[in-house]
Amino acid sequence: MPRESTAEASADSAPSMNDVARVARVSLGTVSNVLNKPEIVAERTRLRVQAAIDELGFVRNSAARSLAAGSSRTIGLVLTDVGNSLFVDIARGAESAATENGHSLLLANSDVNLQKQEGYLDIFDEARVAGIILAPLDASLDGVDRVRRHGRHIVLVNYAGGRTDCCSVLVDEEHGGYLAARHLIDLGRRRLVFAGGPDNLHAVNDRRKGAMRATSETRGAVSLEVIFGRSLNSPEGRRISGDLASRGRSRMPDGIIAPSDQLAAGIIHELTGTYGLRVPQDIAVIGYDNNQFASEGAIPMSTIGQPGHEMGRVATNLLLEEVNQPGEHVHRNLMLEPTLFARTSTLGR
Amino acid sequence: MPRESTAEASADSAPSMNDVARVARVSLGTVSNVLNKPEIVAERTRLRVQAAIDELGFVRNSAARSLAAGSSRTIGLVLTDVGNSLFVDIARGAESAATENGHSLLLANSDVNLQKQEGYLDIFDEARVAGIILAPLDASLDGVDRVRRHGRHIVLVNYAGGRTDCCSVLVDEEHGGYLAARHLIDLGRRRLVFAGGPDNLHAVNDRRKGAMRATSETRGAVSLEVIFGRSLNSPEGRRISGDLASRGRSRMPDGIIAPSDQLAAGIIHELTGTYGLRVPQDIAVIGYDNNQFASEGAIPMSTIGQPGHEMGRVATNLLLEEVNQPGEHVHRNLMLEPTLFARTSTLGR
DNA sequence: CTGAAAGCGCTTACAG
DNA sequence: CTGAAAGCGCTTACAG
Repeated sequence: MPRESTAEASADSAPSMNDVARVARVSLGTVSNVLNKPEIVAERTRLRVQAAIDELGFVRNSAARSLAAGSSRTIGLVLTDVGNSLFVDIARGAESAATENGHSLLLANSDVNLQKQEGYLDIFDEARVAGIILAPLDASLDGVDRVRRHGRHIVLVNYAGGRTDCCSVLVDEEHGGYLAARHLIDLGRRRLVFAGGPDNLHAVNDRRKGAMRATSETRGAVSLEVIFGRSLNSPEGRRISGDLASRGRSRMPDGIIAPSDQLAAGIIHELTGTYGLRVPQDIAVIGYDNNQFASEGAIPMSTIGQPGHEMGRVATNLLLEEVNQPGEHVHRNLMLEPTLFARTSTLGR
Repeated sequence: MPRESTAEASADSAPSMNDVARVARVSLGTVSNVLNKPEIVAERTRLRVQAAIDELGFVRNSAARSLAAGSSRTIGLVLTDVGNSLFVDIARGAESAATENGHSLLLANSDVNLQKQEGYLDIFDEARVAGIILAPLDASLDGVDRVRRHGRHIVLVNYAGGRTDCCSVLVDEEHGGYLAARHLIDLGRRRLVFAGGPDNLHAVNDRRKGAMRATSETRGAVSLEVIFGRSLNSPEGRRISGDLASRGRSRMPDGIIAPSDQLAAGIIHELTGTYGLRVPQDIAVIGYDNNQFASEGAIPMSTIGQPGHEMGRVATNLLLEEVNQPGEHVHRNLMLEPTLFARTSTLGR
């Protein structure tokens, strides 16, 4: 019974570069060169090695590669909330930029939980990823310092807590609030409400400030009432509608700025459904975020959209720039502009 | 000028376990034991090592760990579409189960692109992750065989192309379609339409079959017309509404089953907005997926919800079972049940 | 319970 | 252009 040991013998575990080298009758280093610097290898040897790779079904062990090379080709993106389309857009943008530059993007969802955010930062740090993009909670940025101390490059997106000591890509929230209020004012609305929003979220605060600026530009022609709230979701919007409706028509606003689409949806829903008011004839409502559902309801919603895809692309490019030129790199803090999407909930038909 | 070399000297790169061992005055192996089997180390040494770890800000290099140990503590989840809340729910469920078992979950978004799906499978394969969960496209499953040949464990979720040679967690789509039609029939609707959906998606086909079964149970009392379409999005829904409305009232259905919430939203939007019909008084509409926006529109939408969170949890548990007991593992194919969410778009107020 | 040593599968100078 | 060798930072028997 012949028991010739073939190269394919170790079939139960993945074949290694050593197996490939043996089959192709070259040295280990040459196999590595075929993989990493093919232009340096002679045509004939390259083809022989490639054939062996295909024959064995070899896949490179990226853990070993990272260890030997000192870093990986993976970018880690830690997101606040994969359920939110802004972050999904950011992820898509980051992925396309990463792919174009020969990197791959892995996602982690912190799910609006600081502990998870820190945990995933550590995981990417431990994995010695090429770099990290963080869409952080509106909270502690301790993790940023921690991973940077280990030499990890990181760029912040959507929120940076005022930091300028690392790259960041933000959106001008104040301008978004301004656009929303300005839009209602331009449509002739005179009694505005900025509805809801906890006062501990920087984005909401900035949007409110923008709305106030637009209002004060009218020199008293337009009033802006601010109603604080606990959250940005739809039930909160219903509650606010109830409060407003109970006032009686004369004291009701004719325009509402909501700092989230969900909030706006709850407001519209309750205003039209329960209280029989017409949107926008009686009250115009504008949301924020340009979520998928904003354009698909029975009353397509006006809203402020953020350039998520571009945020992701820009953040990735900044990161790769920093990774590739650690010496001459200067941190940059970019600010992108939001856009008004005017639809039925303010324009009418 | 004294140049005593301290342990902290190598500050520019991350400290290694060797550095920790030196500072704690123990051997490398002991540091490893403190990290991996703390119960085996004497209290005093453990504390000394822990102190050194804290002092140096040491983080384990998971690439080296994976290489030496032969596998990582990471589970890779490849998703069809992070923009779809079903997959987001699956990710959340998988994450909680993974965390409970001392693993971490990394996501990759294939974005309904087979090439990306295959690419990410390879990346997780190359990284020698503990296991992979794949929510595959309704297409080739070649990648599954490829990564399994390398010894990688993989479980399929949401779609399995009929495979029973690996673990899978599916939802009974046929039953979902049945529930939707049954609901409309129970409400007294007699002329149903199954609206839209390409006929090359297994899920849509199964839902249609379920709706047909519910209809035939009425022995002719209820009719079901099937309208095929190209996609499942909102514009397609508007188009379908236009077609239906152009028929004249007598030939219009009194109930519509849409195989996606987006499609249903488009239908409702156009029916009520453009054609002045009432939902559900004139036509009841039920969607599918229980997306976030389904409950938040002006007309909260009835729909069929899938247990995404549980799908993710179950898939993760199956995977870890397979990873931990490779010998006695028997592949299981689980089928979970969808649920009816009855709201205004069928019930009325 | 602790330490010395081999080895995981690659990359990277360095000689040839 | 190719090959032999060191080394990346861990884990894991194994002896003590």
